[in-house]
Amino acid sequence: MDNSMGLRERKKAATRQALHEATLRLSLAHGFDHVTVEAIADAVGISRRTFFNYFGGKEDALLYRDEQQTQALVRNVRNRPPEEPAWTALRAAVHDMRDSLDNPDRELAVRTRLAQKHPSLLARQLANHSALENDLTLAVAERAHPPGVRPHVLAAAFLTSLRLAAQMWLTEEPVRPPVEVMDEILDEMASSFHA
Amino acid sequence: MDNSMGLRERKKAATRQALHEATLRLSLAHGFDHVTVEAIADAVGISRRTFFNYFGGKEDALLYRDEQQTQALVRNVRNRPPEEPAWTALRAAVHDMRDSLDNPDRELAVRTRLAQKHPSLLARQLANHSALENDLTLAVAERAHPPGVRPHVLAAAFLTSLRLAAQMWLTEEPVRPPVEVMDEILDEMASSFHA
DNA sequence: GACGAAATTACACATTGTGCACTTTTCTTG
DNA sequence: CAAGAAAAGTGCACAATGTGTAATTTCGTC
Repeated sequence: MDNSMGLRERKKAATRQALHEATLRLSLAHGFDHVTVEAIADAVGISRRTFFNYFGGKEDALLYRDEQQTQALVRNVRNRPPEEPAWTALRAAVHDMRDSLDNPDRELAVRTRLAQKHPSLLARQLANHSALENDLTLAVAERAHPPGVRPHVLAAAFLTSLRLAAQMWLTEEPVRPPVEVMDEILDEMASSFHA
Repeated sequence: MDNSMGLRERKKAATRQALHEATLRLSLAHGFDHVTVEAIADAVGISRRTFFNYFGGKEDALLYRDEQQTQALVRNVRNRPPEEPAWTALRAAVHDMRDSLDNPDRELAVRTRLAQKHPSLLARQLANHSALENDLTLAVAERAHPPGVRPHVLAAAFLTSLRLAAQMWLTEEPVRPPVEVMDEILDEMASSFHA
């Protein structure tokens, strides 16, 4: 039952996940800024120093899933049929994530809310998105042959739309499926500039 | 000769400006991460503690002018004639900044380059932009009567375009006027979604 | 089971950011 | 102008962050 990777890597992955969840749980209980790295490390049973071997700080630990999901998004884009136009592929990649997105959308809400309240979290989240924008730009550029600024613009506009959709989604009442809000924002993004 | 505000406020403004310039200068000389808050405070002749009364950290001090310029941009948008469509007003607001933008564009280059290299700077810069996006959204919403997501999308897409333009501008050879690059990106943003 | 690599840990250290009490400077008012 | 109020600057203490380094433990492999 040697599943896909060595025992070592699986333990590391488990620890990372545990750290992420502990960070989330403690932040909900006591507020993000009152949670120390030491407290998180204690909750998982590792040393403070080791925590920093896994994450660059509390923020990264909290946004771990965010990071995972955005990386999955890039993979999905790369897996779209090459003949698809870029913008279509991007939108389709979102729908390809729907199954994995519906379940933990409580987490999405919690994360987004925390990021709104705590500037350091917002900052780190946006920095992560920026790193991802580069990957996404590459994925788009590979698909659309003509070089230039187009891939940059598409990737940036797309990620901006997703960020905006998440933000709108959690202020809405009643709640809609996240994908639905994203579609609305993406439609708006493609048509808002000529009024 | 009591110029526009009390002596107190003018001294504060001068100190803030001096801190900003010292931060920029020291960062260019020794690299951003090797500059301590203490060194900046010493260079200006104030105590470390007082530095934190002016800025929340090195990052804020370095990005001070960025903050100023983006706030000026929002003011410019508010000053555009109300009958102008939102997207037109946004683009015009950029051109209204041209005079104040041409001169210190060396600083713009330096800041942008530093932000690319140092994640903590990028993070804080994006967080600032996010705060500004809210103001910009309001300014747009005041102008365009129909409520909804449109103002959010316009403001976000616009700021994203500016960020992208700055990024493209400093990688280009030969260098063009910044406003020209911004126009190109903004054109692209308004037309890239239907190919 | 033993060896070598990788992970964990303890320790030390420079730095950050903030609360608090105290001093100095500046503004205002009589 | 003098005196007191208000605001800005300072020194000190303290909790917390990150990081280098060297020991120590754990794990994969032979």
